[in-house]
Amino acid sequence: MSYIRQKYSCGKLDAQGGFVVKLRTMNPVSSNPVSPEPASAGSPSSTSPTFSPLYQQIKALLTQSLQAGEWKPGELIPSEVELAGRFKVSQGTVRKAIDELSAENLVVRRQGKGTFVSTHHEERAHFRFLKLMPDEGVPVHPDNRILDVKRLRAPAEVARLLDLKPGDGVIYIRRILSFGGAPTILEELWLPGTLFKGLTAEKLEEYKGPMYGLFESEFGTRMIRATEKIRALAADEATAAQLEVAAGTPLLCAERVSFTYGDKAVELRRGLYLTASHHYQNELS
Amino acid sequence: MSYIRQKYSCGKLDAQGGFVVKLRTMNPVSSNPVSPEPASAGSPSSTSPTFSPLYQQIKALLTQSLQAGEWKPGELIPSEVELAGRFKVSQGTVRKAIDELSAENLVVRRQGKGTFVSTHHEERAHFRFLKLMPDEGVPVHPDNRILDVKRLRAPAEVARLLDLKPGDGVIYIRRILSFGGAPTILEELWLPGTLFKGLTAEKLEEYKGPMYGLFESEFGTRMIRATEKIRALAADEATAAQLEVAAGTPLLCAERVSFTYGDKAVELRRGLYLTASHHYQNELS
DNA sequence: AAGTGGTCTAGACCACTTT
DNA sequence: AAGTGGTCTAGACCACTTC
Repeated sequence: MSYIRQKYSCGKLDAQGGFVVKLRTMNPVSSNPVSPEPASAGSPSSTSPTFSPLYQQIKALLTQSLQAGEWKPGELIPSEVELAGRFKVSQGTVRKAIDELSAENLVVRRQGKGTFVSTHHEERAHFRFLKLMPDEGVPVHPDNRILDVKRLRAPAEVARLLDLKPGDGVIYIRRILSFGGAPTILEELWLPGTLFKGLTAEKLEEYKGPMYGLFESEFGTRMIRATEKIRALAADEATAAQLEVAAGTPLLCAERVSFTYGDKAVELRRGLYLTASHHYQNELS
Repeated sequence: MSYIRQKYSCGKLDAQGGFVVKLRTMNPVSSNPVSPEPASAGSPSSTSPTFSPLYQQIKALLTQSLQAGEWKPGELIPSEVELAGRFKVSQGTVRKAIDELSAENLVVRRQGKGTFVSTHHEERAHFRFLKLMPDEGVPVHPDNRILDVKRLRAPAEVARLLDLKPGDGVIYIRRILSFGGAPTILEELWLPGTLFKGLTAEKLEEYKGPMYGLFESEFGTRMIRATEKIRALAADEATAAQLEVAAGTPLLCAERVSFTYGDKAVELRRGLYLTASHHYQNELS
């Protein structure tokens, strides 16, 4: 709970409720004029905790604040100078921490204005998780038709991927996404019931914009990362009818697990994509 | 050809064949005690060239050296201190330039040893462009069987994607990749003939390791980035026979365009993936 | 011991935005 | 004019690798 600053080169500000533990990866001391205690300040549970550079510790603290909702999506976070003062480190160290958060899309820097918490309510964010692009023309937002919203007990496979116990309550959603009137994506979602209590078909239908925006604003759960496994399979009768194609038509099947802060899985999504005039666009770099 | 250093805050080292142009994005001067000429030192062709921060200019110079083969894949590049001296800038500026090159996988830093040019002859690089993963077990290297190597005139579509003229010579390769004896990928490649002169079926067959390693070592062309468009389609008779499945089996179709330094397209690849026990793995972040 | 990249600091100035 | 992030510098020390 209480972080202690342990400088290693000169001993200013050692006591007096600092926020950051300054520790070296190895060699607790050796040429350290300060620090009476070797490496076991604060709360020494194990003698081999994972040390890390100062800026990583700052980054972890900032991430905790983001996770706790201290600064909400879209809001301005304190300036680098203020954070440097708060954590009693140099601005350069805060800067490096924020650089990494920015690289991970957790925050967005705007020169002259400040640093903002990322949000799914931004044009630029909309296509970060929607990789299906039209073969011709510019990307457009799909129309959304909800087919189903149910509460059910998590099947074993769903529970495993969402890190739940089999039988835990989940919310199941099924919907169709259309581009220019052409049904193109049939999607199923499974969400942990405890996090998304109160999610109804009405809310999903009346909400305009990306579903992740709704999750973020109404349920305080922000998706920040996802993994997808993609396969090809043949449309069964029911799917074919929904997508208005012949049974047996080859479809892309994308199974996505989305994560929020702390690498916690909070969504399982299975999309069936019709790739007649669209394709899944990916960058390898 | 001749870079000129133009400091903007204090006038040391202005003349004397420096390597770097220091320019500001706007406002050529205003509070600049030096620089008699406003903003037209060196070779003023257009009055609105693209200015950029110092570290971006350093990065561009380093990239040119990489592209020119001054440091070859796997080799050690000069230390940060030496580069700083060479370019007459601080180590921190060189560091920031190399940071970006490292983030783009053009170089790899190794603490205590130095910075090395990236190469496809590394275990870690092998799976950067091979996204097809087994559903169970650990990734393994596929076996490679060459079906075809031909010289032909670039069809219009191939020429367009490779930025060639229709009818230019290209090398066409067709091969099968197998995992544990099971044919899984049927792949076609088109390569610009001028770059890959002398590429034969024998060389492809006797070479062990990733094809991009061969391209890099034997032909001096290093792939650094690619884009893929993925679709689902049904196997035709010929493909089905090669992959030992029934005609009509749904397959993933990945069309890849690979780029080398300077965003120059140097490979078109079309892979048909059998996704019965493998999947295309992707990270969204 | 020497050399390399990695971290941290302090201070200067620039570019952009808002007051 | 004031405040923010962006760039650049100089110097210190740390961690890792090699000699």
